[in-house]
Amino acid sequence: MPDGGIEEGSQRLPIDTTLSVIDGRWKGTILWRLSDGPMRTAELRRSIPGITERMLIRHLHELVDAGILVRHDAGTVPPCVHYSISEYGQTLGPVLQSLCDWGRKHMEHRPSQAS
Amino acid sequence: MPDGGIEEGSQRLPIDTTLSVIDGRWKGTILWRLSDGPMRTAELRRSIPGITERMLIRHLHELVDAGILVRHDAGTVPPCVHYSISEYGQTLGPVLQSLCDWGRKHMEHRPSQAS
DNA sequence: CCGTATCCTCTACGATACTG
DNA sequence: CAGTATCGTAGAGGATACGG
Repeated sequence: MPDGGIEEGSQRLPIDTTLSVIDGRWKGTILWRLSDGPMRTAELRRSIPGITERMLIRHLHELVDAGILVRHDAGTVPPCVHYSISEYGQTLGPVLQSLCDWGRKHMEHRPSQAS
Repeated sequence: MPDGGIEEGSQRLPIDTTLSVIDGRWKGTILWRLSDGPMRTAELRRSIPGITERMLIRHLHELVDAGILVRHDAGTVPPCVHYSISEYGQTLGPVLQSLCDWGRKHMEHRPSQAS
């Protein structure tokens, strides 16, 4: 077994911890878009077809709470809010890249399940 | 942006494809347990505290449908069924390892969110 | 950002068929 | 009766969509 297991019978594996952070209908997409650089809320929404504003905001806040994203509020009127990946969130980069690489191979391997 | 993006406005990113495969309350744990080697159904259930037989079977079959696992049925009575990671499923190994590594760091970094 | 409606995931409980 | 693998169904609860 690859290293990383913990004692027998434990309740929560490290792998589940990570999944709980990036879990959510749109979190993968959000993180991917932001890996380009900071984006404004409306800009993000337009770049993710199908997402509702409600879900975008909710997921954004959850990722901020997890320490992955940072919210920059210019405090101006009209409001100008940017979200960017935090320094800590950068450590997720290799994980996301790994997920993406496998996903592309999977789409080629089983086009029917590209979902 | 790290490579792997597809055209603007696309519906499904590679990263979401991967997440859709390993998504599910217990799939991470199941894959992790099986990375040790083949296991019987009841053996798996005992190794995952809290899972119900129903969910185990359901997730197991979903992973088989995705091509990640293989089901070996001895065809005997009483039934003896083993599940193992398919050759194709092995390609997920590095991804799972990456998820696990980050999860361990995250649990140290933010114990309150170890979930 | 909220209230409401809907959908879907997971859980709980039970049932099946057969053997030791 | 206990154990093995699987399925059916119903219900609670959470996730998501829609409209204001």
